[in-house]
Amino acid sequence: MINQKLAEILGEIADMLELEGEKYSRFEVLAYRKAAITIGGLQEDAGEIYRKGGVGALMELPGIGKSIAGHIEEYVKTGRIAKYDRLKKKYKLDIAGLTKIQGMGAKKAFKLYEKLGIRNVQDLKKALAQHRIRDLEGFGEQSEAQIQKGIDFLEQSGGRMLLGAALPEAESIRDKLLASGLVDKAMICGSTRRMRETVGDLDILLQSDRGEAVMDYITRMQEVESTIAKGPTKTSVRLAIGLNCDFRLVERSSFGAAVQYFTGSKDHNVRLREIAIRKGYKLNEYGLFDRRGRNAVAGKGEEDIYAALGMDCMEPEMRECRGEIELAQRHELPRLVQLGDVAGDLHVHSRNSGDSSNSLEDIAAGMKLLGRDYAGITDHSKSEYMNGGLDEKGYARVFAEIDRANDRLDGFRLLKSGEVDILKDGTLDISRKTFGEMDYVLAAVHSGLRDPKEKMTKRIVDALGSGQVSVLGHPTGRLINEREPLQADMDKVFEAAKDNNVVMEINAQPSRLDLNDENVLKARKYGLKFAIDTDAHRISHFQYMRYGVGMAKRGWLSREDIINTYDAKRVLKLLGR
DNA sequence: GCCGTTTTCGGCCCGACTGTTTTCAGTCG
Repeated sequence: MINQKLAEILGEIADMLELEGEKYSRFEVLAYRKAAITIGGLQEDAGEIYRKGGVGALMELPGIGKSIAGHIEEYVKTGRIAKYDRLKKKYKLDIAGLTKIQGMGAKKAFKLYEKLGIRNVQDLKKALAQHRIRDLEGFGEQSEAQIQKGIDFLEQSGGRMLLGAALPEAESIRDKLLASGLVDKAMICGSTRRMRETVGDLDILLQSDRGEAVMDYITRMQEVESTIAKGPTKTSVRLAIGLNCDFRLVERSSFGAAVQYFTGSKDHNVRLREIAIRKGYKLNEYGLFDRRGRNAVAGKGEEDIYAALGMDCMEPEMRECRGEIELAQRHELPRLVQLGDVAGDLHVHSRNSGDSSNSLEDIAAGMKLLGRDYAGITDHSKSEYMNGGLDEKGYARVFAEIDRANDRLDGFRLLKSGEVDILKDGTLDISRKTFGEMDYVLAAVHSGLRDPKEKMTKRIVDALGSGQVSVLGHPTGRLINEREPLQADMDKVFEAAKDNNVVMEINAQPSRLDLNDENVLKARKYGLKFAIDTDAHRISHFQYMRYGVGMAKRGWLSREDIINTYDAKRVLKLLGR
């Protein structure tokens, strides 16, 4: 996949063109940035698109014209782009690295380069230590401190936090604001509302008649570590948990427009504004206006905005500019699965393996509280000896316990299963006998995660072809911000799953979220079914279901695509038992 | 550099806040 690298290069070209000043129009810079976003967000490899359809196919992509398509062709053929090399020779600085620092754009970076010879973050850190920046024209003591903060932030957090950490924090802040009596409305927007797997910062919209008091209240909140900016309509703070949070105060009449605007994504909004212009409107965070900037056409609710632009309103999780606008224009939006549709959970650990301490009774009680009707008990198989994996006897003991528990339980059913290792040779880590005793098998790779792509692909495809696997657990094995996904040809995996009626898991653990949205979109094209599982090791983990549902929605899945929205009887029938 | 249901030329998304400036450029989302 060359997309990320290409996107980075195109972005860097944009940065360097910006330094060329008068010689290049700012719109050329914009064009390169747009192209970078398009390439970076592509599902298919840009090199593959070129090989299949040539420059013409590349030019079909939004924001890619003759010139940039030519650059891509050049890159695929030679691994270089002459224009990039030429610029890079002229501007010998790591502009991509420097502009990752908050508050540092291309121009500031270049100024530091020109005046102080700063080429990269290392140089910048040295210059900061020697206080050489504060004396530059256009900089001062405060900018020096701000740059230092930006570097610190980048180094400690990598910039983005897990949704599973960010969303609860956002909800707690929102609820405090509502409870303060100072605000009429408080709404979490941004990538948090879109349920992205990681969050760069929080966006919270507020409606209030007491703006000044609200902003004061915010900057004094316990969660707030420091204030970055404070104005009558916008306040930015640094939270103690290591995230920035933007608060916006919005008029009643434009609340809907603001919610739409700040939910994004950015690409989605750019598309919407273009459509608005074509229809003779102007769209901003205050509403939809006619050409002269008068007469709000819509703005109270975000549905009004979409309706006025001739389309249906899609759920936030879809707003990533991946074709949802076109679907909405044709009134063909799918009805996405909802948390309330979930009837059971097919991946739950009991105290019989792993670091779980939950008894079957506790699991059943916890699930019932959330309105679920069944849970698949999936304790580890024996090769997970570190996690107390079960052998033939162990599973027999657990299944007998499940039978006894089911006799006692009313209106809830425990299913017999196991999280069975896919061994290095592609076979499963259970005996024929144990397999016969299970209601279904959830199989997963836990070892040899670094197997080369070909070997890993064959290993998984062989396992799926064994006829024993019902669900493929956390298919890519990734841990967000910690561990790369295993190398496997996902197209081949999805094909094998289709051929063998294997269900794909969407593991809802916040650090996994595996499959991710892109893979879900891909798997969906193969017509596969999915199971959203919490992989719970604690009763509290049952709450993770919402993150899995978020990922499913980001992958455009509807209720019928998710088998654990079915009742237990139908699930078991579908899983082949 | 890209793009076309006003256009193959002449537009291109837009507003808030900061810091350092005394009227605004730079950055961000």
